[in-house]
Amino acid sequence: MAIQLFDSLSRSLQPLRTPDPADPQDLFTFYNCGPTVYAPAHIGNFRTFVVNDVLRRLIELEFGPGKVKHVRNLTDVDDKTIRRAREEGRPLAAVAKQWTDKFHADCDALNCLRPHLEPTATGHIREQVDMIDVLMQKGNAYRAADGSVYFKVSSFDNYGRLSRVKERELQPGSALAGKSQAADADEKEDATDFALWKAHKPDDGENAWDSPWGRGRPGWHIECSAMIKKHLGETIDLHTGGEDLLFPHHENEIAQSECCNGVTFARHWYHSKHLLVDGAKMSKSLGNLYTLDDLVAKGFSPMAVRYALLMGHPQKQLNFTLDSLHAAESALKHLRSYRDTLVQRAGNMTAKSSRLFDDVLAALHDDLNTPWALGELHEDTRVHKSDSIAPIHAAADLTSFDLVMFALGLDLRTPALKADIPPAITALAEKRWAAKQAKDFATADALRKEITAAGWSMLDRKDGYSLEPLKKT
RNA sequence: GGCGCGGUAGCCAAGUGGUAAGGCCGAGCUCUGCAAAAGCUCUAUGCGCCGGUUCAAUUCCGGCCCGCGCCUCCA
Repeated sequence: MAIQLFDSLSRSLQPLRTPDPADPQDLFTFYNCGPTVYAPAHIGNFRTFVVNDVLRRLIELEFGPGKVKHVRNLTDVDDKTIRRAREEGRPLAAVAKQWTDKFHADCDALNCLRPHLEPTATGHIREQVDMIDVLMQKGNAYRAADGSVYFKVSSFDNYGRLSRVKERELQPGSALAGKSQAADADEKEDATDFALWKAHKPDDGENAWDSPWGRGRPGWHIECSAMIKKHLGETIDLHTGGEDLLFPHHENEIAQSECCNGVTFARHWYHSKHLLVDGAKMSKSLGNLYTLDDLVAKGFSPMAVRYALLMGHPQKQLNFTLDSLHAAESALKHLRSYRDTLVQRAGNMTAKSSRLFDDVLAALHDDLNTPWALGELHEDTRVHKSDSIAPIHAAADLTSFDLVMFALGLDLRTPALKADIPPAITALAEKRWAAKQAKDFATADALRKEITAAGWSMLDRKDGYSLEPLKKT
């Protein structure tokens, strides 16, 4: 079953290229534009990364784990990272390290597989300079008076194909009309040209490298082109990112790479749509910008966040709300309960997949339709749930279930909530359990009220109890 | 102004030219000292509004209203 994926360039559903199984050198090359490491990523960023992670998992299942090479960059030098370092009086590398580590921790919590390679912009200055050099020699770039190098948009006939903008003219009423134009407007031959190399400015501090055009630093777009060429080749199978990267970032990458290499840059372009929170674009001023930590602090599990991010079709804006997080948490509980039942029934038995959940995979193959996949998942668990299922069938269903849960990246083995239980609460719970065993129900009920008032929920079972924190909203 | 997307039950959200998946919430039930958990059942004669095409439209076409995104460094 081929993976069909919307392609931003042709604006149509296209199958992904299948690498030759007989040729060990033929890998599916997959590049995902990564984060700028200057602050914690927010859940909007993570929508893109989680969607890309499902895609990565699906490709692995489809072509085999060894048949895909997944690269995601880290932008560790740009205006924002430099500004942050300057404000904090720290070296750029220290800022980048801090937020790279945080990004990795968040990705791990969200159960995203690590890319096979995470190259950095500062680690590829040489490659970027080399590429700019070729563009200069071919006449696609020019050096301005201040030592910056710009790409000459008019030298590339196909410019604008991806974002469908033939020429970026500043329209009356456009977002730019009122503002002063870019700071480097005077240096550029044309307003649409963009920087390949930025001449050193005092604000850049020590963050500058030597180049044939003087000291400076690379422009934003060139890093991806250079790292892709080095690590994945001149033509890659799949290039992805958030919808905002369509223009100018990816448009510019195409221009640079195709002018430099003379071949098609990417066979397939995939952009996931943005996340809205409570129906609006996230912004600090609206107070609806969440990081993973913000949501964990509210009592939600990272896995519920992942589930919530998969509740909408990646090609459609998703309205993220705290209510959907509650829904996600509950849905996960039911899936966990379903799996526990299968595990119990299966005992030590193992079996080949029953293919019970194949329609979940089918939904994912159809343009990564995650909401449809989740719908099928629940439908299948409901229809086939049975306490009296034969062990051999339970084992087969379990294999099938775990396969699709791998594809979705939903890890049910981690507890829903991990919170430290205060000793005082444990003490109350112990007392109540003792009272209950002694059939002193009046005392037991009073203690339950105390525990609830303290923000905890005590769940009785036949052989004991568990404590869960009440949700905060 | 340019390019694009969407309006489906209280909330989130799939989907189809032939009469509306799924999740959450809610209600009822089973179980249970209590409370939960878990399980079962139920919950849109309706898919923004108005026309058109059609035997048949939520699904196609046109118009309108509303919301949203991008437009030089925001995933």
